[in-house]
Amino acid sequence: MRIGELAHRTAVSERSLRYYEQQGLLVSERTPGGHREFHERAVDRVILLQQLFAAGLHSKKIAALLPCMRDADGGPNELATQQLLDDLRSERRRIDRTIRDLRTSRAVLDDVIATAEHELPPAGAAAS
Amino acid sequence: MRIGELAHRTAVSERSLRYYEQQGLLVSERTPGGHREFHERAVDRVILLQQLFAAGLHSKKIAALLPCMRDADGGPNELATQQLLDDLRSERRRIDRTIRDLRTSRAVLDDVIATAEHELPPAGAAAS
DNA sequence: CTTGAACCTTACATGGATGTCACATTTTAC
DNA sequence: GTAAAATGTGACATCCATGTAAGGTTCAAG
Repeated sequence: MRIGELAHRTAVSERSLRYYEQQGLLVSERTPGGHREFHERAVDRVILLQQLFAAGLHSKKIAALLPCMRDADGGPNELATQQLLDDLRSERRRIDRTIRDLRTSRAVLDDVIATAEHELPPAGAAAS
Repeated sequence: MRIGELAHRTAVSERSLRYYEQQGLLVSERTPGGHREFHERAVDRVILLQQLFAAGLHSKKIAALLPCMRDADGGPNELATQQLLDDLRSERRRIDRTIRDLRTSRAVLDDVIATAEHELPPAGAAAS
C-alpha cells in the first residue's frame, strides 16, 4: 500500500511515517517512480511504534530495540548488547514510575471531576 | 525553607521550581532581600506537580486544576468549570490510553530483556 | 494527452519543560 | 568586615516528534 493508505489506516500522519522510515523504524519498497510501497505488515509495525513513542521511548532506542524483538518468525534477528540491556532496564524502571504517576494523576482528575459533577450536574441530569 | 533545600528534598532543579512558581503552580514568601521562602507544604506540592507532569499534563491545565482539588482543609477552593471538566475528561482518556501503551511497551522490553538474558547471562550468574 | 490527486524532498517552525550562562545581590560563616 | 555560598533575574539553548509550506514529480482516470 502507499503512504496515504497507511496513514489513514493507522491514523498517523504521512509526515510521521516518513520520519519513522528515516529513523530506520519502518521499511518500504519504492515504485519505479520513487513512491513508497509498504507491506501489509507495516500497519502493525506503525501501531507498535506509536505505543513505544507513547511510552516515552525515543526513536534511537526503538531503532536499537526492534532487531532484538521476536517477530512472527520466532526468534530475534539480533541479540541485545549489554549496553542496550542496561538501557532497557532503565527504561523499564522509568515506565513503572510513569505508570504510578499516571494512576495518581488519574485519581486526582477523577476526584476533581466527581466533586464538580456533584455540584454542577451535567445538562440533562436530574438533581439529587 | 529556601529553594536549595526544596530542590534537594524533592530532587527537582531550582530552575524548575522557579518555573513552577512563575506558572502559578507553587507559591512562596519572600525574605526582605527577595529570596524565596517556601512553606513545608511545598514539598508535597512539588511532588504532586512532578506526578502530574509525568502524566503528561501541561502547566496551564495543572494551574487550572489545582484550585479545584480537595486539600487537607477539605473542600476545593474553586469549582471546575464546564470547559475544564471537558478537558479533564479528555485528559483522563489520554491517560488510560497511555497506561495501555506503557504496559505494551513494558511487555516488549521484558521480552527482549528475557531473551537476551537467556543467551547472555549477566556476569556472575551460573549458566544453565 | 490532460488534469487533478497523491506523492517526493527539503527546509523551517513549534511547543514546553528544563539546562545553562552571565551578572548582580543577599545571606552565612568566620 | 570580608569571603564564600546561595539566591535572584534574564536570556538563550536544547530535545524531538510533528506541523507546515514550497516546488517538483508521479500516478490514475477520463
